[in-house]
Amino acid sequence: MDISLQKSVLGEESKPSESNGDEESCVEEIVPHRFGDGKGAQDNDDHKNSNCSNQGLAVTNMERPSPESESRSSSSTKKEQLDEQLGTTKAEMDEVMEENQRLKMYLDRILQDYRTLQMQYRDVVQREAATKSPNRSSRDLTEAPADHEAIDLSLAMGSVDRKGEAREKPKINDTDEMGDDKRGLSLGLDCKFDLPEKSPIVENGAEEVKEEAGETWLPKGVKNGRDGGGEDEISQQNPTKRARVSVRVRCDTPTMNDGCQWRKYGQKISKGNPCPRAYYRCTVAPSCPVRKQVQRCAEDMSILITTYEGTHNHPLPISATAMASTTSAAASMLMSGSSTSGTGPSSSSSITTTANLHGLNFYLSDNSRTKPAFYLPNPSISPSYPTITLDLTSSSSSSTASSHLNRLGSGNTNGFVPRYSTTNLNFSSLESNPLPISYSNAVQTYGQQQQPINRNQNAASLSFGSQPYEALYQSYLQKTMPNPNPNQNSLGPDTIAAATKAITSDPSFQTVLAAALTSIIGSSGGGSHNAAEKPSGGDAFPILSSFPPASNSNKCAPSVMNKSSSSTSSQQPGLTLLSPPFPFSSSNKSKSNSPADNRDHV
DNA sequence: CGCTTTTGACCGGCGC
DNA sequence: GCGCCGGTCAAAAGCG
Repeated sequence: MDISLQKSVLGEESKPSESNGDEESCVEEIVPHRFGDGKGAQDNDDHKNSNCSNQGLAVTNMERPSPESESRSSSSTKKEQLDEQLGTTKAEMDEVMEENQRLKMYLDRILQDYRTLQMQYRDVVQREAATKSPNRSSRDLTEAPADHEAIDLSLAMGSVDRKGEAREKPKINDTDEMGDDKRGLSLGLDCKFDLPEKSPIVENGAEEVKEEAGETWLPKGVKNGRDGGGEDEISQQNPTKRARVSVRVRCDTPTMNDGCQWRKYGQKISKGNPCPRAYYRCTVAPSCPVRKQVQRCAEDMSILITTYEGTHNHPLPISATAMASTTSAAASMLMSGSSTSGTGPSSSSSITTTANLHGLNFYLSDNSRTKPAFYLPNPSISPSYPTITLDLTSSSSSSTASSHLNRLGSGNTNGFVPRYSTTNLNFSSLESNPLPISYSNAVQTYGQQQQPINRNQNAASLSFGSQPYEALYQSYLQKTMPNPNPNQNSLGPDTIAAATKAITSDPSFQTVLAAALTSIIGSSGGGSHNAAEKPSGGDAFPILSSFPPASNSNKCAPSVMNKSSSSTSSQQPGLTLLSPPFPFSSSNKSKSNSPADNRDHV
């Protein structure tokens, strides 16, 4: 989201303005694609916007008849034909130029909106920073966009240096320290946003940051059992509560390529699912605490369920940042949502939110208060953790999701009652509103009205779809004042308006939204490296199927992960967003294609 | 040879 | 207390 960095990424040659830089880059990409005949290389050499004239010259030269061979009788006729062809070609070129201009205009508009949003956002951040007291309460942290910005702009920037630093400090919710020290970290699943009322979950979220800033991550059992003494602080804090983010992807390949390097350390047949569950740990950094579990959905083997847990304590590969940010935001939202629910599955309300962003269905269903309506796409995965689900399956597979919901609505078939809330974020593309395949489509989708899709029969429905996300952002601006937001705890179970307010005022939701936006936008921007890694499941990500296949074609890569929203991206300017068909070569040389992933057997 | 995967064993939590 | 289950460990095997 950091435009200055994007600029640096874009600006191989100095542009008069950022805007121009972005535009040039994009237009440059557009034209070769449009002509699509290999002229791109030539066009790219030195004529950014002179492709049409190049084309014209080429045609003219090609069609020019040889002086010796032409007969006088036919020369006039041929000349006429040539003129005609020339005229036609010129007309075509005019059209192309027109279209390019139109695209440029669209881009301008997007850019303008983007900058406006960014400026407003920074205003809020600065205002918040100014009003931040030295002893910030957890409440403040909850609403502090600065922290969110840290997430958005500093995707998983390394915290390795802080290793061991936090471990010696008191572990109980030291939010001040987090606010100061952890900024810029944590694009994983930790939730450093504190909550209005410090719930155990939140405290654990804070604790998790400390844990991971500390030496090495220890599993709950190991931590409590084997590590023995000196860990009183941890044991006091309900250490088993750890946010998880589950991602459902329609994918025929063993694993989903999320850009990270994973090493398999175990595999188990779990109850209720004939497919074994594979356990992976992140190997980007030796001490990285992040784990993931991969398992096929029992009901639909084509659906791959990947559950992430923990926070990366190292810089992520570019291709992994989008996923990290998305999961992080989702986890934070989950944590936040859990806090507002108070005591979990005892009350009786639920909230379902849908928003259609760039054609993606952003589905938030906070069922934490609805006893039977937990969305547990993979029920065999332990419900001991608060879990959030990002459903990236397409609408074509929505029957699966629906079946889950229906099943959930009809009762828990597995006989367990989750102890923590489970939240579903559905990024599915809608049939009626597919992912933007072309730039123009994306523009058309931009700010488009959507239809709320409420797939949860038990849930009240809220739609953010009818608002452009500027409106959401405005609501966020309105509420990000220093004064506490009383709605978070006064959310009436029946009052949609109250729920709307609560959700729109939930900074974590905003974070999720931001992450989703950046991810979606970015993915549209042509992370072709990941997009192309998904040979199948194109129905789930129609946008991806328009990409040419790449070498590593045995991985699934959901669209939200295609492109990093990280400002550290050195290759994917944020404003290539909404330009899906643009060819985009990736220089990601990380071992995201590592044998570890390639040989995954779930 | 080094790294990764496999797989049985082990451990802790939880329910009965 | 016992057994089930999820999660992890670690030795052995596999692979490049």
